[in-house]
Amino acid sequence: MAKELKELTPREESYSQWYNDLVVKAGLAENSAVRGCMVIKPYGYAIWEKMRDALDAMFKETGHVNAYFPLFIPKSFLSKEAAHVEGFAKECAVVTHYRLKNDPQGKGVVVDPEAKLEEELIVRPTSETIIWNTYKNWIQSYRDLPILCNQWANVVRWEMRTRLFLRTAEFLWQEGHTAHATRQEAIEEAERMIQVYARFAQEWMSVPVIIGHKSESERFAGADDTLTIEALMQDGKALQSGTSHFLGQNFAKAFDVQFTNKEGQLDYVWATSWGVSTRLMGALIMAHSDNNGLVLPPKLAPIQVVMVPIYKGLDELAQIVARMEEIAAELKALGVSVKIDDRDHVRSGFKFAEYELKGVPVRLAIGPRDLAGGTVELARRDTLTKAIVPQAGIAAHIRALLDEVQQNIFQKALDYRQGMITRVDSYDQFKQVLEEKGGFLLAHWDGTPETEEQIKNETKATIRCIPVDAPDEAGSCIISGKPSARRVLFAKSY
RNA sequence: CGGGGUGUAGCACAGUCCGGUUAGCGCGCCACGUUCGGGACGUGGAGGUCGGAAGUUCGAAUCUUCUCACCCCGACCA
Repeated sequence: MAKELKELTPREESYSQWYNDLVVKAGLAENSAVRGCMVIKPYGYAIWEKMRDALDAMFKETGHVNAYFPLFIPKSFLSKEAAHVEGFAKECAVVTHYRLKNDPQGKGVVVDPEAKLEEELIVRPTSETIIWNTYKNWIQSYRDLPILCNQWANVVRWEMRTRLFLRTAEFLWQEGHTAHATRQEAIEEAERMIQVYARFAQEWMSVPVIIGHKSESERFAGADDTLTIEALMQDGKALQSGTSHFLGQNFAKAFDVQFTNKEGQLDYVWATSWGVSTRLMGALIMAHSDNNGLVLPPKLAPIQVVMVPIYKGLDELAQIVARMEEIAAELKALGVSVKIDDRDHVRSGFKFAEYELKGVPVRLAIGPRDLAGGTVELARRDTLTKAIVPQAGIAAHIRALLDEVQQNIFQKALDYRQGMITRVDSYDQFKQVLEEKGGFLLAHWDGTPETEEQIKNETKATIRCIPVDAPDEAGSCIISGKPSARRVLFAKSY
């Protein structure tokens, strides 16, 4: 069968191939003709739209508004903040010309050398610079603050190696950029938004995350502090799933954005930026999928319930579909999205496998026996269990079941994640656990970039974050033996 | 950007070493029929500049040179 997914346990070496296979076969995305860029297919995009809508509503609740800034950034803007240019310069796509012409040799078209731009334009890898150049004109007084803008956009980072959803040359994301009158207010904003991300990951994606601060060397280029949510995938590797940065006054100083405060004095504006991307799709896929395919949490499933008729002959099909439409109407009235698959050219068993591959949370099958007995066969994607239930009251039953599935998927991911957090107290133990088990390691660290670097070089594990809820615990660094006030979170990561 | 590998139908591949009819298999696709409570089967059919360019040869998917693209492993990163 062409649709058949390769059998694989998640920890095998070829997990990445299994993941790729799944993304393609479930109809989410595929590689495009353009190097490192992907095509997001309708089913994948439908999931992304659900994520986007849910996040957007959360941003609005927290007082944010949407705006849009240019795709192109003059090269000179990017060089204004030293750390920022250092971080992004190596992976920028650059526009150098604005016109093509017919090849004088007659071979298609060539870049017209006459049309060279005086100043090259960078395709945004992130929008801090263009936005702060704009904010400069918006801000004069403390009365103009805060500015709480978000934009939904695409960005380009010319990565050496790409993987569907996890790292593509072009990706979709949202980026919030806020300006504040005080340091404290900006810090609170950055913390508020990482909490929004954590809530979204857990309540919508059913993906448990650990919130924490990045170490200095993992921090966003140009930030004073980076907050992150870290999720754990089923192969034991971590995925940075969203970040929220306290930018201090770095961009305000680079773009000379000053305002008059209540006391009548000039001061630089305090800033944050925060973003999540289509990488969340990767997190969603890798956190829950099994050998039958995707497992989607009901809140993000484009189709929450699929109905498959089981029949002989078109008369019977029509009869069953008529009954299904009645049930579908009841479900839709409760806000449940339903698809009736009445295709006659594929058999029911094929449909079952197909919707499992696509991760549809609940499946109803109705055949002649059910029609006679007033029952349906109800199957859950998360547990792969089936039950015969009465048609009476089915809509309310399913509505409640969807919430249960949502919760169950989260609980399963949480149990796995909790089992994959290991406290280690020596470097030998660190290496052993990393090798044999993977997952998150909680260990003492002396706080120096040198130690972090050594661990990274020797084991490929990095500090994912210093968890915000890490309890104070006196200990000694697993490398240097120097004192440490709390454990930090290590893992191999994507 | 280093080290490996692969380009042949929508997909996955055989054929290439050792040149020789009209380039082949499976899946998918189209038509008809039989089926239908977990990925059906039969019969017939359509679909190819063998990644591209140049060369060697009576003759190139196959040999030579150049080139492009993609995949995997590193370094880099949401």
